[in-house]
Amino acid sequence: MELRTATQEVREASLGWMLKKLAAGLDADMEALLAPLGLDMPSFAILMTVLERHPLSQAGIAERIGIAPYRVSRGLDRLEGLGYVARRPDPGSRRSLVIRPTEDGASLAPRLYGVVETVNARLSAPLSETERAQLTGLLQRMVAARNGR
Amino acid sequence: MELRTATQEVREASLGWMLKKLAAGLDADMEALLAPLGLDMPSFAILMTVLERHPLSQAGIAERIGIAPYRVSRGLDRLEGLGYVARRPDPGSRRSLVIRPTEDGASLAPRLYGVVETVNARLSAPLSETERAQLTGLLQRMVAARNGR
DNA sequence: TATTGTTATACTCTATAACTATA
DNA sequence: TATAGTTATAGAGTATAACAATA
Repeated sequence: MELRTATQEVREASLGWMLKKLAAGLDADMEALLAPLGLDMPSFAILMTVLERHPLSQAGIAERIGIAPYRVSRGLDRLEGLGYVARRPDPGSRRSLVIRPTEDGASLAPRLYGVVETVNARLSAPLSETERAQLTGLLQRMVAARNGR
Repeated sequence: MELRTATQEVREASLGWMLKKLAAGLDADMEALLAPLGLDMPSFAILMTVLERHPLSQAGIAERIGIAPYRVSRGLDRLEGLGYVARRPDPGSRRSLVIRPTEDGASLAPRLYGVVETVNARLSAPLSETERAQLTGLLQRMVAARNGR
C-alpha cells in the first residue's frame, strides 16, 4: 500500500508525465484554433517558417523545421491550395523552387501569432508574470541542453 | 526584418514550442528504455496502473488511463504474452476479468520506476535541486488548472 | 554521380463499430 | 436492453524508397 502510493506520486508528479500532459493539451488547442484557417500542424509550421525566413527552398524548409522533404511537399500543396504561399522557379537553379508567402499569406501573420499567443496565454494562465518568466528560463535551459547533445 | 526576428522569438521561445520539444525528446527516451523490456508506451502505462491499483477490471484501467477499451485489450495481450500480468475471471461477474500483475510483473516494478527516474533525471539535468522543485511546482499548477476546466 | 522535389507504396497507429457473452 | 471485452475494418498519419528532372 505504501509502495503503491509512492509510485503513484513518482509517476503523476514526474516532470515527464506533466510535460506530456501539457503538450497533449496544447496540441488539441492548437488544432482547434488552426482548423478554421484551413491549417494543420505541419502546414502551420511550414507557413510560419516561410513567413519568417523567406525566400527558402523546400529543402531549406525541411532542414530548418526538421521534417522530411516529402512532408514539406504535401504541406506546401495545402498552403498553395489555400493561396498562402507560391512556389516559383529559382533563377539560379532550375531544379530548385523558391517559396514565398503570397499577400494573403503575409496578411495572415497576425492571426498566426495570435494563435501562438492565445495558446501560450491559456497555458500559463495560472502563473504570475514573474513565474512565467521563471518557467520560460528553466525550459530554455532544458531545451538548450537537449539540443547540445 | 524586425518583424521576422520578433516572430522568430515569439515561436521558438514560446512555452508551447519548448514544451512540445521536450515532450518529444522524452517520448524518444522512454521508447528506447522500454524496448528492451518488450514494452511500448501503452503497455507501459497499463502495467504501471495495474501495479499501482490492482485489482482492476479492463474497463477500470481504460477509465483511469483515459484510453479506449480496445487499446487496453491489446496492451494486455502484449503484457500477458510477456508474462507480466494475468487475466483471471471475476468471481462476482462472469463477463468481467480481474487483472493482476504476475510475480514477474511485480518484480519488474523497480526497473519501471527506474525508467521514469532516468528519464526525469536526464530531463532536469541542467537544473539545480531548487530549480527542479520550482519547475515541478509550476507545472503541477498548470496541469491542475487544465484538469479543472 | 549527387541533388531537388514528387509520388507510390507500405507500414503503423488509431478509431469505429460490429460481435460474443454475459447481466 | 445494457455492459465487458474482443476483433474486424477502415482511416489517418508516417516513413521508405523509387522516380523524373537537373546539376
